[in-house]
Amino acid sequence: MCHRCDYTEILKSTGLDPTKNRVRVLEIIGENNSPLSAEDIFNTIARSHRINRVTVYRVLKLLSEHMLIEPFNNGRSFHYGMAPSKNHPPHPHFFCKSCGKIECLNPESVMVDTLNFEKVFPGKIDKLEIRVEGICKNCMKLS
Amino acid sequence: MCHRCDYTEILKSTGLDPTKNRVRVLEIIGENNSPLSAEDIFNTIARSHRINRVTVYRVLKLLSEHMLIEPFNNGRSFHYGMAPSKNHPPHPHFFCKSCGKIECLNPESVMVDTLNFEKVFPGKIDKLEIRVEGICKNCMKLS
DNA sequence: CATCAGATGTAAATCAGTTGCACAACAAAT
DNA sequence: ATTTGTTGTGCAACTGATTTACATCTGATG
Ligand SMILES: [Mn+2]
Ligand SMILES: [Mn+2]
Ligand SMILES: [Zn+2]
Ligand SMILES: [Zn+2]
Repeated sequence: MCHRCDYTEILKSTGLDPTKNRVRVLEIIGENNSPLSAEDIFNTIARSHRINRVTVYRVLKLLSEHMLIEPFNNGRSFHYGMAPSKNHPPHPHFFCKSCGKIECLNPESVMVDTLNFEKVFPGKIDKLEIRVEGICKNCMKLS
Repeated sequence: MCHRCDYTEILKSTGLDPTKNRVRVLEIIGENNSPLSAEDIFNTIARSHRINRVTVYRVLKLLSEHMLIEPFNNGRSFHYGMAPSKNHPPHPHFFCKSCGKIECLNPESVMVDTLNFEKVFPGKIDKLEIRVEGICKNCMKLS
C-alpha cells in the first residue's frame, strides 16, 4: 500500500535496531491494505524465512509501544495497521463480525466532531476510534 | 442507572424465559452506569446467590444474540452494557488502557455524520461505535 | 578472540471464554 | 402421581491467543 515508506529508516529514526524480523513485520503491515493478525504476519514471514511466533508477538508489542503500528481488537484477536502519520491519515475501520476481518475505510467516510468533548473529559485522551461493525461484502455472499 | 426498566418484562417480551439467572444478569447490567465484565457480573451475583461462571457466559451470549445487551471488548475481555433502546440512547465509550475500565460518555459528546457512508458501503452495517481511548481520571491520579 | 547486551527460540503457563456431558427444574401428556 | 420431553444449570476438561521464563544465539565492541 505504501511506497513512500522506508521501513528500516522508520525503525532507525525511532531509535530501534532495525533487525530483519522487525523490518519484515513492519513492512508486511505497511504494505498491506488492511490490519493483519499476528498469525497472518507469522504465516507470511514463515513462507520465506524461519521465524518464531513469539518473536512476531514481541515485535508487534515493541512497534505498538513506539506507536509505529496501531492495534485493533475484533473480539477474537488483535490486528495491526500502520499508526497514523503523514503518509497514513487516521481513518475509520470496518469490523466483520462473521469472519473477523478488519477493513480500512476512507478517511472522509465518517466525520466526527469532538471539539467540545476533548475539553471537558477529565482523563487523558490518546485516540478516537470509529468502528463500523457488520457483515462484510464477502461474508454476505456466502450466507 | 435505569429505574424505568422491568427486566423480567424485557425478557418476556423478547420471548425468553425470565429465569432467575437471566433476570439477575440483565438487572445488574441495566442498573450499572458502565459496562461490566462476565467476571464482574459473576462476582456480584455470587455474593448473594449460587451461580456458575459458565451460566453467566451463557446468559451473556443469549442476551447479546437477542440484542438486549451490547458487548465491548477492551482488548482483554468483553464488557456488557444495555443495548441502545428508547431508555438507552446510543453513546460513545471511553476505554482506559491502563485499568481496562469502560465508561459511558454523554450521547452528545461526540457527533458523527455517517449519511453518505452508509449508502456506499458494500456490506451490511449493524452498528457504528465511537471509542475514545486513553487513561481514565482514576489511573491518572495513581501514576 | 573474549565479552556482553540485546534479539530470538522453545516449552510451559496464563487467561478469557467455550464445549461436552450429566443432572436438575419445570411443564405438558399419560 | 408418574412419565416424558424440553430447557436451564453445574462441573470438568478444552481451546486459542497471548505471555512468561529461561536457554541460546548474534553482532557489536574492546
Ligand atoms: Mn487502517
Ligand atoms: Mn454505555
Ligand atoms: Zn466477513
Ligand atoms: Zn483506568
